[in-house]
Amino acid sequence: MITPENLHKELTVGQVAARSGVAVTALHFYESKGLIKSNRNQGNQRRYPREVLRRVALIKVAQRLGIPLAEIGEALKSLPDNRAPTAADWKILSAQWSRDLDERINQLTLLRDRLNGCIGCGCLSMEACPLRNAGDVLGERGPGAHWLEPT
Amino acid sequence: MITPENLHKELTVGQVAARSGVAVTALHFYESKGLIKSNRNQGNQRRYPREVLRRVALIKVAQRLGIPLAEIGEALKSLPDNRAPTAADWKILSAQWSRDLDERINQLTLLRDRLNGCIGCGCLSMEACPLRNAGDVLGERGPGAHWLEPT
DNA sequence: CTAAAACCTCTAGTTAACTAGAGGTCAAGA
DNA sequence: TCTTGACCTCTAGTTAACTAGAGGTTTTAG
Repeated sequence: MITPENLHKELTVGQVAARSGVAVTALHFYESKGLIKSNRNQGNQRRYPREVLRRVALIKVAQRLGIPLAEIGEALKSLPDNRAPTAADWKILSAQWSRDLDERINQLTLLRDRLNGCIGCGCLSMEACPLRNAGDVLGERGPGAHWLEPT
Repeated sequence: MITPENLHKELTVGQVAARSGVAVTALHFYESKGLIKSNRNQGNQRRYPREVLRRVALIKVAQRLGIPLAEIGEALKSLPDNRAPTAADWKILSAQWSRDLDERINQLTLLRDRLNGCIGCGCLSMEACPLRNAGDVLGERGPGAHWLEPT
């Protein structure tokens, strides 16, 4: 329950974990990566301003989009510290990520079309096969990481 | 150069590596995962039938499609041993993979549309935001905390 | 005041798909 | 025959995004 008293209180890790649905250890981890930060109390325990909740929400959404944490961290750096992302911030970030998504969709579509063109050909020849020799790099990364690597 | 003499000769790892563009260590690795197999000569060195080249080609293409090695291994098991994949085999596998690709493209497209719908909203609310609460599963593998649970 | 719950740091393990290197063996050309 | 290069096995390291647990401290409820 939010009352005038606790409205401005800071949150413990456990509370942030419960409210954001992220594990405590994951919050430690995000902190170690610089995605969020905390103040410490007398006994060295983390205390978070409530803005952290929106930050974590942003992180989780970006992850759904398949953005790696490192990039999310970069994006978050563009926001001033000690402030939760606002609607305006979100607009900028989401527009960027939407473009990334478009790009990935295009790559996959291209690849699928090429594959369909190759069904039945069975050549897989090093010199001739468009599937083997396409020059483009497929940077496909989605939730559930893969390690596709350009040879 | 292929002559009647060496047409039937087996290949060494180094030769397979050179011709397939895959590192020797990667071939060892594929073998350890059961994706390819080798005969051994007197001195315990690997000797490959030339069919292995087509198998490796198949593996590389599947990887471009974003299929994990484990699944590629499953697919390869459907081919008889000691035989390179034929055009007919390829047709079956590629049709399957094409469907997988379609599915992934659909998921990404859905997500992008939802994101575009959310640009400017900035809510990211646990209860209301479609981006946060979308019921679909986007390869959410790994026992990660998610936010399905309530506060 | 005390016991339990929550917190702290740090190390190590997980999956995927490999690579790098150590330490030793084998094969081929001069 | 010798030397060089290719090969062998095995262990450990890499990235990403965490989780699990050990061993110890702090906070909180009764």
